[in-house]
Amino acid sequence: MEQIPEPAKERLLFLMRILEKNREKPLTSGNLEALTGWSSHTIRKDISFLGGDYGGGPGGGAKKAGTSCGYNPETLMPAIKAALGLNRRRRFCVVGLGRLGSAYLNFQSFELGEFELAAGFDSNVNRVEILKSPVPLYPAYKIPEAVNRFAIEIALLCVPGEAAQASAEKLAAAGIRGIVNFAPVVLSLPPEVAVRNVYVMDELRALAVKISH
Amino acid sequence: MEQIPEPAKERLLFLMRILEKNREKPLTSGNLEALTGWSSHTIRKDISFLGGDYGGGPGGGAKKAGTSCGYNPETLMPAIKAALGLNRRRRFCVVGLGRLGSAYLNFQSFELGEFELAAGFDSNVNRVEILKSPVPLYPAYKIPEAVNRFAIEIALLCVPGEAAQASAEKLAAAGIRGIVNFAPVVLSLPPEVAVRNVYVMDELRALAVKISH
DNA sequence: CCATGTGAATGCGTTCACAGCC
DNA sequence: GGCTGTGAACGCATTCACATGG
Repeated sequence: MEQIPEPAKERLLFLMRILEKNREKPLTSGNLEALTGWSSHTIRKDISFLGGDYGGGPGGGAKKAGTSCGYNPETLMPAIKAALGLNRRRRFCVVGLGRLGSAYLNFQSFELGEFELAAGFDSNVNRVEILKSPVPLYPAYKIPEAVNRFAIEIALLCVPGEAAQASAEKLAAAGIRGIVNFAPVVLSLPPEVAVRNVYVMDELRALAVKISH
Repeated sequence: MEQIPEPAKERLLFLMRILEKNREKPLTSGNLEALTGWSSHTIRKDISFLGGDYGGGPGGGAKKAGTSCGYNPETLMPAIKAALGLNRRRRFCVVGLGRLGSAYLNFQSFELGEFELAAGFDSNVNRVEILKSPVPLYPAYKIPEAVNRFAIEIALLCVPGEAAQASAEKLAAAGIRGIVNFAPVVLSLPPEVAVRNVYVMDELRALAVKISH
């Protein structure tokens, strides 16, 4: 069940994004190849990892009758979620309410019910009081209490680089399970805290690598 | 020469980040294992891909004398850059000056001389006139002219999702070579334009996958 | 014909193990 | 002893090829 290759998981996350924008209309593996750049072989294999159940297609191996051609988003989407363990709704917060943090405070497309923005934090008490926000804001020293009370599992870490490690440790101590790190530093955290880094600098470099053949 | 595996390239980019923060002091592959979570085997192999030249370590295969133990950042850093084709300085711009875009307009850590922020664009002329910025700002219709005049190669695309595809096409037509896409949509562009997507939603999901075992 | 689905084969990236040098 | 460097072995992900069904 859980022997889905790691790269395949990443691709499935990307497919979810396409399926969201494209409900109703069935998508064939050929369509998806055009949209993603991955071969139709890869896509069919990835989908087959989530247990023969497939989306709702036409023929396939030896299954119940489908309606037409291609994958049915309405069927495939929940199948991916289930296989990846994305059933439960999870709460997250934004830490550091500078330009970047306040941008994500007001970010759309979080309104899908899958994740719930529960709070924002900043060490600058002024900011906390002044900023307009759709969710409650707290000074940073209330992180342990609030993370616990609201059962917040994930944090978007948007503080400046100098403060990132300290903030991350505070979050880890408060029992956070995962951090999306936007600060341009490498965090050292206990292994039970999952980290995903978003390094704009690295994205620029990766592009430079690509475009220099 | 250029048969460095794609995953290895990504790891080397990450190593650059560590080396930048840690000039002078040599780093052993063991140190790097602790910092990155990757095995020392993997790290040594990755570095060996950039042509036997190594950083400046102690022994090694059969090379010139080094100074002490571990990799010398001052030597290793340029070696990685050279192998990855990051020699040339490149100019980039920010498109879409909402909260997110203006955050990146004023982002630090771009000051390393490797990339140069050359301009910002927004379809809202008001914004262009009002915003304070370290670089010149232009209305969106000037993208073709400015991209050409300043020889801008890369764009950070920070416009809302609805506008992203149109803006990306405009950039592509203007001759941009690479786009970092922050909008939560999948872009369809000619293959000569490289794209890297930064989907915060996907990062949240990836973390949710990890923390649900 | 078109499509999906999946075992089997290929190929590639990681891991091992050892050689060389401090 | 420590470390790096690298060919060779391994294992896993991708690709192929074909079976199945509309």
